[in-house]
Amino acid sequence: MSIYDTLNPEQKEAMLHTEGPLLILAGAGSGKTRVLIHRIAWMMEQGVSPWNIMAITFTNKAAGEMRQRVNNLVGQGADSVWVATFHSTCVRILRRYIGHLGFDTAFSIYDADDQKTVMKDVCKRLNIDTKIFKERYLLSVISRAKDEMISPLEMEMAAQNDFQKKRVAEAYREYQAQLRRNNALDFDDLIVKTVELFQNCPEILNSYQERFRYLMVDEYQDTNTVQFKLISLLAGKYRNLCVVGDDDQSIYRFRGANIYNILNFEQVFPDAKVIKLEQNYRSTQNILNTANEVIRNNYGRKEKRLWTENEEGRPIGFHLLLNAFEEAEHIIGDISSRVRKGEADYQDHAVLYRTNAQSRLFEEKLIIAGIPYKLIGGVNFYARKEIKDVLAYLKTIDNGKDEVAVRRIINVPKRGIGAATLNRVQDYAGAYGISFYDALLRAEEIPNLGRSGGKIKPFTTLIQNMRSQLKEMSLTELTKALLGETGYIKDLENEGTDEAKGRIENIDELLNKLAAYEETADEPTLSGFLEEVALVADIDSLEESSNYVVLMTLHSAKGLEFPYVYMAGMEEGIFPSYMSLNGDNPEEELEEERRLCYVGITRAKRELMLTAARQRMVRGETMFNAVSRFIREIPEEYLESKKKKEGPAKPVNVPKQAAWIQSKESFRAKPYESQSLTVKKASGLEYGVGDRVRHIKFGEGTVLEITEGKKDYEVKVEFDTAGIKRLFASFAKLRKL
DNA sequence: GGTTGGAAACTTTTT
DNA sequence: GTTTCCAACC
Repeated sequence: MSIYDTLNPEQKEAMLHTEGPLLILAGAGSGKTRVLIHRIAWMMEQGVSPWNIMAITFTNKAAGEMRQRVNNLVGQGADSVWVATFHSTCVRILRRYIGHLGFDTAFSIYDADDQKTVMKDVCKRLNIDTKIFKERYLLSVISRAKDEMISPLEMEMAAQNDFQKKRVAEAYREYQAQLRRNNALDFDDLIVKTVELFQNCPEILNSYQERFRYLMVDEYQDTNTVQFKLISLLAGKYRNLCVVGDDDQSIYRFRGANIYNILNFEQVFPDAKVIKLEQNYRSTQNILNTANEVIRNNYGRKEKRLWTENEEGRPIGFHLLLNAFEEAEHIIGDISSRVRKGEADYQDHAVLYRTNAQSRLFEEKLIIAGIPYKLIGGVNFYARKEIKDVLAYLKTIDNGKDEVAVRRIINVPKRGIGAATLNRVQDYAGAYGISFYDALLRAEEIPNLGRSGGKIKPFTTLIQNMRSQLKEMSLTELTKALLGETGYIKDLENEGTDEAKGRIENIDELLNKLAAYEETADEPTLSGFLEEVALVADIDSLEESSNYVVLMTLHSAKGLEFPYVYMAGMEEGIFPSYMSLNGDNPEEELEEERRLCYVGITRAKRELMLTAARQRMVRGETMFNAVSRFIREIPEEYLESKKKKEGPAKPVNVPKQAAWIQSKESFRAKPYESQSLTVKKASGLEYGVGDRVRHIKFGEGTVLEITEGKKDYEVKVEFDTAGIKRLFASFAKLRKL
């Protein structure tokens, strides 16, 4: 029996079709990665050199998994197969050839933060009122333009006499000029510049066409126009292009993903073979039926219907809770009882939600219950202030033209160099046509700097020293030396707060990652590390072997599977989101939300539980949302619905916050009978001045003062580690010790 | 030049 | 409700 006998007929057909264009429409859980891996193995068996095979994914995690599985299946030679993400592929190409486009090979990669910094400066230079055009808006327009390969000039032409559009085009042009000056690329540029390179230098394109004779693209439904251009260029010579995707799982349209790449693939490649994979190996029939029923409500999709030989399974659970607190409590309680009964481990559970902001309540309940969990998303590790500071130092050492990095750390830790000084340096740099950092080197020559001029010297000396030691020291040693000389760690230690301690831990973690990079990389370089760091996503940190409950957004969950899946916040205005319902074209946006729902449902292997809350705090406001339309789209036969009885819940069961909300509501309803205070006073506070109390986040402390406000008590507490805080009693959830 | 307090924005999703 | 940003003060 060969390794290929485990594939079903369609999968095998896809595996065997190695020459010419191929579109695999792979439903959720239909084993598409299996097909790709076996396809690679098959090609190698047919004598194709692994060196000529390329597989492109979107996340490092997906790339890593594929690499692993290819290694396991074929062993010998598998290392030569190119498995990488779009972005890292482009970076590798650009590091070699970007000189042809007038950039230096030590270019920096700018993340969203850096982009915003640049854009702020652009707006200042062009006198753009950021009240009218927000930086975020300008950046999103620019990003969309890059996705569609529209240059600043083209945008300007298209603007005609529209003043507003012209302004945006100007901002775009200036933004690009700034990036160029900083020798930096943003994420979109990585792809755009690679396409540009190929278009300008046919001989370079040709060398890569020869190298990558067999191309495979995973999650094809999420590609945008430039990415498609990149793939078409690479596959242009041999046309051995295999794309795998599912139009029903296209959830990144908002970010420029072009769904027509998949819908029109057969028009672009008329000789393309199309294979549908509709047998699902992941979920129960009930889960699949539910997914099918929901996605059926979308128009303009490629018709397919998932089926499975798996058992029917349990019905989908739906619980309507009183509020978000109860929702979190219910879900966490459910998980812990299942684990207690020994039916499953923590790692078998995922809680999915629409927005990152919803994660907090789950975190709190999990902490209280003492359940290990992993939060995906939110603030990226590499986006944290202290990490960005250290990286900015490293970037400055690596790429002196990166002004954003230099400016970030020139006064961190405080060196007494302020805005006025920086402006003078900037003017000087502009007048002499040199980079910002080079101007700093000549600080003594700059007029009007006064005393501040002398403060610059120690900084540049430090950077120059580090640069000269780059060859003698390992990167880890260098970074440690840097932290020592700048006193960065010492400053944090002196702060002594929990927050500062956390920052030090994060920096230690960064040092660990640096050391790990130096051990594993073939040729560790500072540029190499910075690039690896720039391209990681939070999802990459998810390890299957660790036993924890996973919390993440529905978007992050794409491509993953869990035996037990909870989808929380199934309410109109939350999911589908308020933005999609009130956007420019609600129909289309609603379809994307529905696809997102489909993605969520199909993550579940054994059981799927949906929850909603009658009332919920959103941005400090209590919202009363109707149950999501997606719930109504599920036929009742698949659903096991449990709604909490109407009417006030028993006070014992209601958390303090809820009690407060309720009292606030009744206060609003009957303004003349001020009931709210009686509710509060009746329950009172279990602690008084001088008592020892515990707070979830701040730990133990002593109550210094209690003031009675209009609606709530304000408590002043001196925490042992977190210092003095003023808290509202109903929110602080202080416990007497 | 640095600190602090209050206003304003933020919450859709990310390589 | 939380975080970020900016202006007014030190």
